[in-house]
Order: sequence, then C-alpha cells, then structure tokens
Amino acid sequence: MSDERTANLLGALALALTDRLVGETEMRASHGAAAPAALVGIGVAPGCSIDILARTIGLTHSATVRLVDRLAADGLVERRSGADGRAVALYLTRRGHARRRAILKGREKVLAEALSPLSADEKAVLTAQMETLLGTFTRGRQHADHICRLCDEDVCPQERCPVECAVPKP
Amino acid sequence: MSDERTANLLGALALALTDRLVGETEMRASHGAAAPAALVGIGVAPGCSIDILARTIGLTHSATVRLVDRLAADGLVERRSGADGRAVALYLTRRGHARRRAILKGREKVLAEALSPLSADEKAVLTAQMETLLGTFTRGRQHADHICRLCDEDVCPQERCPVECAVPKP
DNA sequence: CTTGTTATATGCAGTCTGCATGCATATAAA
DNA sequence: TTTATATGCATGCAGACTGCATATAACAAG
Repeated sequence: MSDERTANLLGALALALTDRLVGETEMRASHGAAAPAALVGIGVAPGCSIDILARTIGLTHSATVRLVDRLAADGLVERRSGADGRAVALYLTRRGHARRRAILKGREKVLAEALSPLSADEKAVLTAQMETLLGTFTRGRQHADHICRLCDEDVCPQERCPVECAVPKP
Repeated sequence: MSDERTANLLGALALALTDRLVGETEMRASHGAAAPAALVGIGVAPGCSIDILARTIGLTHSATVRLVDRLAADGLVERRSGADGRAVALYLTRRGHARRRAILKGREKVLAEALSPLSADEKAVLTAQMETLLGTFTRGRQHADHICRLCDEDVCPQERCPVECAVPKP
C-alpha cells in the first residue's frame, strides 16, 4: 500500500522535526520539555493560573507547581496574586520575555530550515494540506491549546488558525 | 510572512502527531519513550549490540543497558552471546515480536487516521514533498537511523527511503 | 605479555514526574 | 450565619528514567 508508506513518512518527519524542536527549545529553558511550553503559554495568556497552565502544557497540577517554582527561581516567571484569593496569577519577567522570544526564534529557525528546499508554490500547497490535517486532528478546546503550546501567535493569527477554528465556539 | 505561518503550522503538526504517537507507542511498551524504539530497532537488526542500539534510539550506553534490563525482565528481549565475546547479541522473544508488531500497528493507525481527510492525489503530492523535506533534513548515517527508529520497514523499503538515500554510500 | 581499545555492566546522584494529602479560599445550601 | 462542597495551590513521598564516572572482561596490536 502506497498509503502506508505515506503514513510512515509522515511519522518519520514528525519525529525528526520534534526531536530537533525539543532539543532547540529545551536548550533555552532547562527543566524539561514542558518548560519552554510554560514560558510560551504564560506569554500568550499573562496572569493565567497554574491550573490553566497545567492543562495547556499537559502536566499534573503538582508537576506544574514544581515547574513554576524552578522557572521562578531562574527569574523567568513571577507569581502575583490574582482576583481570586486562592488562584495565582503568572507573569513573565523581563528575562522571561526575552527567553520566550529566543525559544520561538529557535523554533522558527529549525522549521524554516526544514522547509527551505520547497519553492513558494510548494509551500502554499503544503500549507493548505497541513491546515486540513490539523483541523480534523483537533479534538477540542483543551487539545487545541495543547497542540498550539509552542506556537508563535504573532505569525499565526488565532482567527486563521486551523486548530483554533476546529473547536466549536462557546 | 506567509512563510513563517507555514513553518508554524509544520511545528504544530509535528508536535501534535508526535504527542499522539509517543502516547500510542509508550502505552504498548512501558519504560519510557525509548522502549518502543528499542523493540522496533532490535526487530530490524536482530543480533545487534547494545552499543549500536544505543546510537539508534538516542540514549547513553548505560541508559540502554538499563532499558534492555527492563525489557528483558518483561520477557520481550533476550541477551545472547554474539560472535564477539564481549558484545551482547540482542533478540526479540516471541512476545517481543508481538509487541513490536502492536507498536507499529498502533503507530500506523494514528498516522492513517491523521491522513484520512486527504484524497489519494493529495496524499501523492504530500508524499513527494515529505520525501524532499526528509532528504535534506538528514545529517548522516547515525541521524538517519535515529529518524527511522520507529519506522515500519515493511511498508517503506530501504532503497526508496528518502532518509536512507540521503546518506552517502560507504 | 603489556598496553590500549571496545563493549558491557553497575554505583551513585540528579531531574522530573505523579499520587496522596494538607491547607486556604470561594461558593452554595441550610 | 453557619455548614458543606468545590476549587486552587503547595508539599511529602516515592518512583521512573537518565547520565557520569568507574569497574570488569574481551579483543587487538606491538
């Protein structure tokens, strides 16, 4: 089956890219693969709670507490008190913002390099196909946030995001 | 830049797919994300040494020794003595073979499902593009083995594998 | 036979994680 | 207002996986 070979290639490509992306992002924010996702996530939703963050980065609440501890110790994240007396409001420090930008930049570099052999027309075709795949792949609100946990929202506006558009409006 | 959005979508797709692939394969062989790769790798190269295996799955030698310990304890892998008196020859047991097939099956299922919204023609286009991307992405012999560590060689013959073809012949 | 290399194995320590639990705050019911 | 339940954060504890440094055995070269 040619279909199976296509599937196999997709798996290899996803794995190869993710390997390098994880390496690249983890290098800029130690403390595990979830750390870069946390920095990106807090940047997108400043003032969010640990609970919300935990869901988008895909860790337990307690694991997220520990991760925020480490990021705060590194001077990248700040805990402030939120409107709700029990919830914590998370913010990036100045250094945290810089680190977040570095993470997104590194990610973009790897991806742009991977795409470099394609012409503009080919990239357009690929984009359309990826939009289709991502749209049907998305399962719901939480899954969508998880998928986009390392996305650069500046270059992929929400209203055109295939993942975002796949989740039913409230 | 439209290019940046393409890159971002590729990153999201790779991440989303890898998330599910790791989940699917880890579920069928506990002991970490490297365990399924080890079972697949030993299946492809029966009798290989721990050292070789370590390089393809991307772990330290010592970590691989421990992993093989665990897989052997589960009755999935066997250590036999090889031609070289110090090297160990790794083989899958009957259960190991079954597990390997289940892993590849699960992986294929996820990928086929992800590709389902595309028509046959679209898949053909995507395949050609992925071949291009994988070919230029590959860095060398070792990297190639690492990229293909979860591949099903039955559906993606070596002589047509873009990753394999990208590494210079000896 | 000595020296250096290769391959496997193990002691140890470190990192990250989840589970169970405790505690404080908020919300709803009586 | 008091009481009960739910929500959110934090911590003790233990477990899993990893890497580094090191030990041991087998091979290779001189």
